[in-house]
Amino acid sequence: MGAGMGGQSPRRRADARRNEKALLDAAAEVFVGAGVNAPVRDIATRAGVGTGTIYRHFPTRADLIIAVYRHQVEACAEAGPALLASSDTPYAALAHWIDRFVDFLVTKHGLAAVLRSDDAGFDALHASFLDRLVPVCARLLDAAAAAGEVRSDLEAYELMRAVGNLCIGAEDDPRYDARRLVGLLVAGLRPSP
Amino acid sequence: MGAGMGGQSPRRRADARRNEKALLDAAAEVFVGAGVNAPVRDIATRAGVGTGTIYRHFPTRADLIIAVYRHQVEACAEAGPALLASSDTPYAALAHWIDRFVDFLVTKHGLAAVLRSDDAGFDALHASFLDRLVPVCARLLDAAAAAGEVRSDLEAYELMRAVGNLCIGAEDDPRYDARRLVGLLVAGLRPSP
Amino acid sequence: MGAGMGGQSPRRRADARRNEKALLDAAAEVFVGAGVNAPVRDIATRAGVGTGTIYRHFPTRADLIIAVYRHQVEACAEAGPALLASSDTPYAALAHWIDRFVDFLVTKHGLAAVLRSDDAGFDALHASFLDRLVPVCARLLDAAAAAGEVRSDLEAYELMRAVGNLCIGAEDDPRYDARRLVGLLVAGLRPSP
Amino acid sequence: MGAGMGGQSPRRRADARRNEKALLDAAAEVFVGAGVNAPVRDIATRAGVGTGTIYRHFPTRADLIIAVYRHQVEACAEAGPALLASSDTPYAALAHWIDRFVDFLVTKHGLAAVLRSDDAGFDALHASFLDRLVPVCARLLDAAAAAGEVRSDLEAYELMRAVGNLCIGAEDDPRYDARRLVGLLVAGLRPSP
DNA sequence: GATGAATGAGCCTTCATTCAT
DNA sequence: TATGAATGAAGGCTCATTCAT
Repeated sequence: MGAGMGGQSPRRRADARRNEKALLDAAAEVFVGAGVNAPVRDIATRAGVGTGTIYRHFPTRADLIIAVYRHQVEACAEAGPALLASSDTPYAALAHWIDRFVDFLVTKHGLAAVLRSDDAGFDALHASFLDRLVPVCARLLDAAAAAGEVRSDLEAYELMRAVGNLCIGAEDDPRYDARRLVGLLVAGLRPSP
Repeated sequence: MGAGMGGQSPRRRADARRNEKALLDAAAEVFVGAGVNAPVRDIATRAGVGTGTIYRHFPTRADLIIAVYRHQVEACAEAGPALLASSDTPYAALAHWIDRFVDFLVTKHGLAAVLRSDDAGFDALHASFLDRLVPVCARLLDAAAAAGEVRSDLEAYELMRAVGNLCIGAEDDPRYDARRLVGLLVAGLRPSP
Repeated sequence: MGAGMGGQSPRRRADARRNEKALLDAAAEVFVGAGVNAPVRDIATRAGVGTGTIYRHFPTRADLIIAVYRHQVEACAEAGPALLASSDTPYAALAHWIDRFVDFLVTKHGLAAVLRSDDAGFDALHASFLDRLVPVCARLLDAAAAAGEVRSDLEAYELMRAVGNLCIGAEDDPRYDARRLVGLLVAGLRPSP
Repeated sequence: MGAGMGGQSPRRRADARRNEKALLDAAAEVFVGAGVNAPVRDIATRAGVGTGTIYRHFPTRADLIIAVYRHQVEACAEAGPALLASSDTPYAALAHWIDRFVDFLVTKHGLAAVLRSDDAGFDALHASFLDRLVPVCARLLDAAAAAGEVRSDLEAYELMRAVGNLCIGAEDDPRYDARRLVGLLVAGLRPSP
């Protein structure tokens, strides 16, 4: 006991980190099946931990959702500059990047919906996602606008919201192809002739 | 006869109808603020009636939602052929009609969301809304496609879903203009050059 | 209107009586199917009247139940002396009479149960039934006891309660024959050898 | 290991078990006063717990009822063979055992009634009670019949139902002595001379 | 008198969140 | 720290009973 106060920290950390990982995996799975508002207990059960443990690691549901998707958001953000560098035109980069964003959202049952919830508890979530991605999108949009490939009167924030919205409910309606509709929207960005 | 009031069998209806009206108004208001899944009690309270009264008039939530929006759905449906007749081109008619649909949805917090719920209890709702509007939209879309004004590979159902989705959350985000984004989507329907 | 205050009374009476008859018939039918605690509205619906009409005629449920079975209780009561006069022995009269009582109860879904409810609202019901039948039973029991055919230490009230209890639930359990069990009980009344 | 507490995995159970006991006691008391269909809240209140706690321990009402009476049912079942071994005659054993069963039922307001409910939700309850006791009774009955002490044409199930019925309402009617009436019924089992 | 609309208490059940162990 | 038991607010729904028409 007394021996621990100093050197145990890394050990605990290892323990806790493993637990946190299990939680994130479990949450991700449950989210896919039952949406990001799935009962806390379901997540705890699947992770094999108590509900209290979830609250310890993620005080609010927003914290959990943020954590679950952090890596993917990060990867998406990082893809922006890369695509800009490797694509033929800024517009192509924008289109590809949007497509990637759609990939991300479409498999996250309920994520798109909660992303646009006005529930106060989700402010942190909105911030986390949009703050990270909007600037990336803005840079792509600006580049395309600068190249005259798209109209220049649209904010990145608005575009991302729109893409997010178009992805809502896409996973459980075979007659609705979110990717395709987002494609139409992006096509609509072209300057009118 | 005995009462001497003649053939006024739908008498009590005066009362009930007034009450039903109050209920529909209250529900519409509550729906705007808290979505179409707002607690029955809240609606009852705002209408100044007991909860039982809601169940008497609208046995299921779907019944209530349908009733709340029936008139607007009907008006929207009827506007389709009219616009087709009065517009310069089928595309203009389509664009106008979509705009009208947006008008309808934008103030209905949560309506778009429930419209795409897969909950079995909402079947009647889907039928009532989509069955009525999709054919109207299809006719406009077909006309525009026949005139070569839009691509011909999109179903009306999918388009309406997309428009519906783009309207989600529009009312409480000043940085997001659903009408405008729908405009971009409709612009994207143009055949590629 | 003015013309009515006097001579209409008999007319109303005819009307009301017809209505009351419809109510009693409807209640009897519903009671058979759903027990004597069936929803008031079900009875009103089957009778083709409003719920208010039931309350006008029968302020409490006990009043309704009493009225529904009044004739049969009366007939049962009157059968007592008749059986005593026509049977070979007082015991035979008692056995027959009890059997008749069982006939009455067994087809009244839930009646036996409510007869022994301790709900304060059923006091009038208990009084109505037991006050009328217990003396009849007592006379038969006394006669049999006087003839030395049964033990003399049992009250009629207690016997009737027992018979009533044995009839509870008889109608919906094919493995339980209330009549037969009552027969065993009555056999048990015989003085021990 | 890490916590150094050794193999105390069933630790929290101390707490929960105490609580469960309180629940069972409370339920038993409430059942006596208001029947086994008493509101969940009443039971929770008397136990001094939240309603959720009841649902945690006993997901269905049948589970709760079964648990409340499990020990007594078991004890009653085990008394059968013992009485058969220790009594002078099988009939005496049967009579004693029935008496014991009456002891059990007489204070359980509503139990007898629910035991004979045909509600699907009570299947587990029926199984738990009747499946356990009917065979015990059958053995006693058979032994007595084999000894020529009682008639042999009655099923144990029917007898137990009858005894159960005779016990209904016994606790709150000073003029009705269930034990005595059951005695008469059992006396009626004797073969007719 | 009759009607049935309205009321609202009352019950069940779920689940986020806290907290003793 | 981790656990999961306990809590209790919420919300859905039913029905006895009242009362305006």
